[in-house]
Amino acid sequence: MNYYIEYAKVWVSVDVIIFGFDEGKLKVLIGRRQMDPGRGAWSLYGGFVNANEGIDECAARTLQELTGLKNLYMRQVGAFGAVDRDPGERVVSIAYYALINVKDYDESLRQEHSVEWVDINHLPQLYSDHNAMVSQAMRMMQQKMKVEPIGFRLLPQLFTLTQLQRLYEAVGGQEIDKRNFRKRIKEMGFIEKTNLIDKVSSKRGAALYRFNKKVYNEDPNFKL
Amino acid sequence: MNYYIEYAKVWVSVDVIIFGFDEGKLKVLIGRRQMDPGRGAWSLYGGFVNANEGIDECAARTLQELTGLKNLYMRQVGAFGAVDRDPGERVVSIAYYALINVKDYDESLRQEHSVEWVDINHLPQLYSDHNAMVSQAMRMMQQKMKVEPIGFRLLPQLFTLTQLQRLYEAVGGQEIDKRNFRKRIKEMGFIEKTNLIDKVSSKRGAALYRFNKKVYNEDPNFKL
DNA sequence: TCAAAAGTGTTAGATTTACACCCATGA
DNA sequence: TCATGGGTGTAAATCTAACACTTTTGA
Repeated sequence: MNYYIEYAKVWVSVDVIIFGFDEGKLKVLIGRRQMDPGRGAWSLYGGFVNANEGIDECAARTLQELTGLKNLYMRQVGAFGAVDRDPGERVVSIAYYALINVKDYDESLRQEHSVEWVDINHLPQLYSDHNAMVSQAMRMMQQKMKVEPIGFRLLPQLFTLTQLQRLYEAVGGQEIDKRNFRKRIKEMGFIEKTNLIDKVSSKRGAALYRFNKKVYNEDPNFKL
Repeated sequence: MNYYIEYAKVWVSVDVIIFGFDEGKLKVLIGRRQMDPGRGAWSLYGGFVNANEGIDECAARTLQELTGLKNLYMRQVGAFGAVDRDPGERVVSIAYYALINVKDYDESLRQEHSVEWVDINHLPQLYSDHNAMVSQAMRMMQQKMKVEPIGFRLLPQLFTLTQLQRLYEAVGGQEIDKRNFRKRIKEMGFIEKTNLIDKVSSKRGAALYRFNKKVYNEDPNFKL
């Protein structure tokens, strides 16, 4: 061992951008930083990489610590490593984004960590380079969503087509024609109509749909 | 200071995937690893991040060390951090890809570092997770090339349309119709015909073109 | 003279976009 | 009864993909 002894070591941390969809808006989970330096500043949730865990595991652990949820959709955004990015020490941080259904997030757990859902279009200034992380995560997620059906991770298992449309509008940042949207959904066989009706969002009631992963895997022809 | 003293530090390195285009093929610069562990294995070129440099600077430095060239097109691929990815020690590595014009690379410098251009479709097994880095870099570069005119970084300043087409074919992995290709090129105002003729690649001679960055910046309507 | 690469338009088909009205229901 | 969101099809415009022959010139 001692192969690389002549080189410097640095701290490596993970920061997670957790996306949620609520009230027709795309939101991010942020909180007040609980440690020095920067205590009290708005910040992403994060943690340091342990010597005995991979960075993906670290991100999954961090995510679970915060949300109590496992097997979330999670992707790496990239490494952020400007020398002076952290005001305290030299830290290279690796950003990940994750998608959760807001309703799956236990309220008491949320309060315990004192994090909040904030509209991505109205984020305050965040600690260190966290705003840049969010922007980059957002771009990556937008791209991904055009080419893979990951949007369902932000919705309950059952959802109406209007909910789904609002989600895609919020992520894409532009309105979508209702008829064209529904036409495309029909072409994709894996968004299945159930015979359940949602009576919450409208008087008339709207059909509830679900994402059928199995059908998708057999014929992954996604296109929005 | 001493804010994060309770957490573990790790080594952070950078590995560069250097793309070149030669003989109608997309190639990557690889060499035999010169240090333990893994001495002698095929490997990407890389280096450790110093305490006083950012990761992007480290990548640029590493790139310049190897090629003698500055201001290359370079993008981060992502962080690779499985616990056991390096057989010697815990090292988190950040991969970058770069594009160079093979002709700009000084031959003696190449030999000095004993690196070679190898067809991306015929790469040997590389050290650690370097094959995965190359695959991911390739995918990213392919995506980028659809949406930004970065291909020129792989060609000499003056090039023929056939060269350009071959490049896009090599990167995209499929043949392109010659007439459709040239039609699209004409629509993009920033690929300018010069009145120079290349007599090397054909008897008849082919017009040489150049990329006009200024025109592109004024009207970045790229689409291939 | 012939092999090899350069250069050039048109058309059918596929995809995308725009657009407006009726329906069911709870308040 | 009326305001609210649910649900449905068509036509024009745009974009994409397929396709073949003439030119030039060095060997």
